[in-house]
Amino acid sequence: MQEKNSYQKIYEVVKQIPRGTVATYGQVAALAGNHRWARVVGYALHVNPDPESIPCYRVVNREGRLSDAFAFGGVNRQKLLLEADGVEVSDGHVDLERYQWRCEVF
DNA sequence: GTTGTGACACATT
DNA sequence: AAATGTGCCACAA
Repeated sequence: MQEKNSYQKIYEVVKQIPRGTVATYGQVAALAGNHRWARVVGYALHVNPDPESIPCYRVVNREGRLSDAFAFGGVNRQKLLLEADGVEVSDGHVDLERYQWRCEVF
């Protein structure tokens, strides 16, 4: 199964994001294997086949902020989800320096 | 098979 | 500093 779909890799990375942490699209893309997948990552989350396993709300752009198109439940929803994870959210943006996911592989 | 678009990132203007 | 352009990859029409 799991065909070699590019998305599968992205989902794997996103699902591995620890609680109370957020990762950027470029970050996920780089961990997925290619930094240029930043756009593909957004698309992958857009389809979001498993919102229960894929905490897309933990994925933010390089600004630490969510995109305007992010509305799988509303930006407000995203704030609640992140706060539930222990991430402090301010007007839809978080402090990457404080919550950006730090993988050991770095 | 080509064109256009997209939940991005980076460089340049 | 902000806005624009470019690059990259994948998918839909």
